[in-house]
Parts: sequence; C-alpha cells; structure tokens
Amino acid sequence: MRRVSRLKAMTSPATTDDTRPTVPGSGPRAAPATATAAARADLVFTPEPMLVHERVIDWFEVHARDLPWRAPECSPWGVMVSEVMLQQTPVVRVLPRWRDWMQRWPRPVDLAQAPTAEVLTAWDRLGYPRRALRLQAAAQAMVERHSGEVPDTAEALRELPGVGEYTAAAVACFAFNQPEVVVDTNIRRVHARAFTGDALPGKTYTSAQRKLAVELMPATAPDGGATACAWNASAMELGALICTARAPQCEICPVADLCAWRAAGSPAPTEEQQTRGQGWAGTDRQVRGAIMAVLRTGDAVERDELLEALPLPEASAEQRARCLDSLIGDGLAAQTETRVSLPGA
DNA sequence: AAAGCGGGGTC
DNA sequence: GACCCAGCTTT
Repeated sequence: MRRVSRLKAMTSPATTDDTRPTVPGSGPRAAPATATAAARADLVFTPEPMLVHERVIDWFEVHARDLPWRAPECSPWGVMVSEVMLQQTPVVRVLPRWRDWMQRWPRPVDLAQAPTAEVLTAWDRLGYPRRALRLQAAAQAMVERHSGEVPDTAEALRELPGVGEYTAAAVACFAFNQPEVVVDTNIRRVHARAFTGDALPGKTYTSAQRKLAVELMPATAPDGGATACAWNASAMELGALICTARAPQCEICPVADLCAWRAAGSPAPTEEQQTRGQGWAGTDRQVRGAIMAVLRTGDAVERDELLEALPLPEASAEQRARCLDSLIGDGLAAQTETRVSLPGA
C-alpha cells in the first residue's frame, strides 16, 4: 500500500496540531526529521489505517445507535430487509416500516406468499417501490433455491433480485460475520476525507475508491473477520453521525487529528465532487409517486378518474398516461378493463 | 459512465 | 430551492 501521499499544500495552518497525541507513531506520519519546515508544510500524510480502525471501532462501541437490525437476536432476514429498505432511504424513516414488516413477514417464506398489493401497501412511502417488488422476488428465490433461508455468502446474495454489490456485502458481513468489503455512501465519504483528503467522494464509485476500500480492510487472520466487520459498521456509523456530508462534526470526531482532509485545511468540494440533485417537480418520478399514493389507499379505481384526480396541475394528460403505463409495465400497478389497482388487489 | 427511479427532512 | 439519504438496474 502506498504509505505516504503527496497532497495539495495546506492552505491554512493546521488547527489540530496541539491536540495531536504525542505517543510515538500514533499521529499522522511525521515528515522526516531532515525535512525543512517549508517542505514539511507542503506534505500531508495519510493516516495509519490500523490506528484509525482502533479509534473508530472504539468510538462505535460507545456511540453506535441502538438500531433493531443490529441486535444480536435479529435474524439474517431482518438484516436483509433493513439493507434493502435503507437503499437511498434514511434510517429514521425506515425504522417504523421495518418493525411492521418484520412483525408481519418474519421469514422469507412469509413474504414470498404475501399478496403483492399488501407488500406495496406496507412499503408505504419509503420510495422506490420497485425495491419492495424485488425484495419479494428475492424472498421467493430464497424459498425456491435456498430452502427459505437467506444465503450466507456475498456471491449467492448477489444473485438475488435487488441485491447489488453493497447489499450483498452488507448482509454477508452484518448477518453472517463475513469479512466482505462494505462500501456505502457514508464509508466512501469517510475514506475520501480521512485517507484521500477530499471533501467529498464524488458521484460515481471509482475503481480507485474500491481499491482503497480493499486496502483499508483489517487483516482477517487474527480473529476470523470480527475486526473487519466491526470496521465496516464503525466507518459507516461515523459517516452517518459525525463525518456527515453537510456539516461534519469534526470537533467530536475520534480521528480528526488523523484526517487527511483536515490536514489539508478542509478544502471545499471541487466542481467534480459536487453531486447535483436529480430534480423532482415535474418529473415522471413525481407523477408515478402520486399515482402509487392513490393506489395504496385502497380499491380499484377508474383509470380516467385516477389520472384526472392527481394533485399535480402541471402534469399533462400524456405524462399521466405514460406514467401509469410505466407503472403497469413495472408490475407496480395492474389494469383490468378500465379499472386500475395495485397488482393482485 | 450516465440516466431513471421516491419521498421527505434539512439548510 | 438545492442537497442528501446503508443503491440497483438498464442503457
């Protein structure tokens, strides 16, 4: 692994020098004693990964949120449901839906057999309802191909509908204690700041970022993967609670004194690192969401009345029709004769 | 690599 | 009003 990276020159005096530990080897690698002061100021060093692991894992053990899918008694299925619900949806909104879901469908086979209309209604307004369809399809695949159990390897998980690189690794790690490389938006940001020195990781997950994530994984030999899983969970939690996208709380960050981004003077995000939102008003996603909101309220409705009643004055008749047809094509809605409903309702 | 896909909280 | 959130799938 590259041990020292030459980054942008510091734009302001480091404010954390006084707080850096004096224990030998516990701070960012110091510049060689022979370097001049000018040369030293021009260098920013990446932190020692093992020290960051220890600090962040220790922090996690004290400050981690008490989330139900982290409980020791939570089933692999509970972990998997949480991971799918958490795809692009904040924890606080997932919590109540997850509790209801697990109460209602405590095993994969229970969801596999449920009417799709009920599944979509229970999904409520978590967003991206295709996730609910795929989760049910995944449950059906588990019944058919895995004896109704959640697969215990990332490779097998990856074959399930709606399970991508992140979710496969996360379920394998958090449900089965396997040392997979878990990389979500929080972890990408923590890596970008602490190790790369960037304000934000950027929109796309690059091969360089994946390589860094692999290199940062703790060795698995000593404990069979326990530290690796702890690192995954801890880095994610740090990104969610402290190293946030908007206003990171560096004052209480356990690795503030080791952070490459801080050492570089906390530069603002570059143009390249800006994410740019997708837009919402006027999009098909908004119209589709409005249609789904009506369908979730109950029985079949006349197609024309449904489309007319949408609370979106800006949406043209063409857009409304196109969106309903796309929902039907996605399996999120069904039409018999002129009446529309959730599928199977 | 980029676009499409939901919805709500926050600054 | 723009940004952000434990991403996945398709083009």
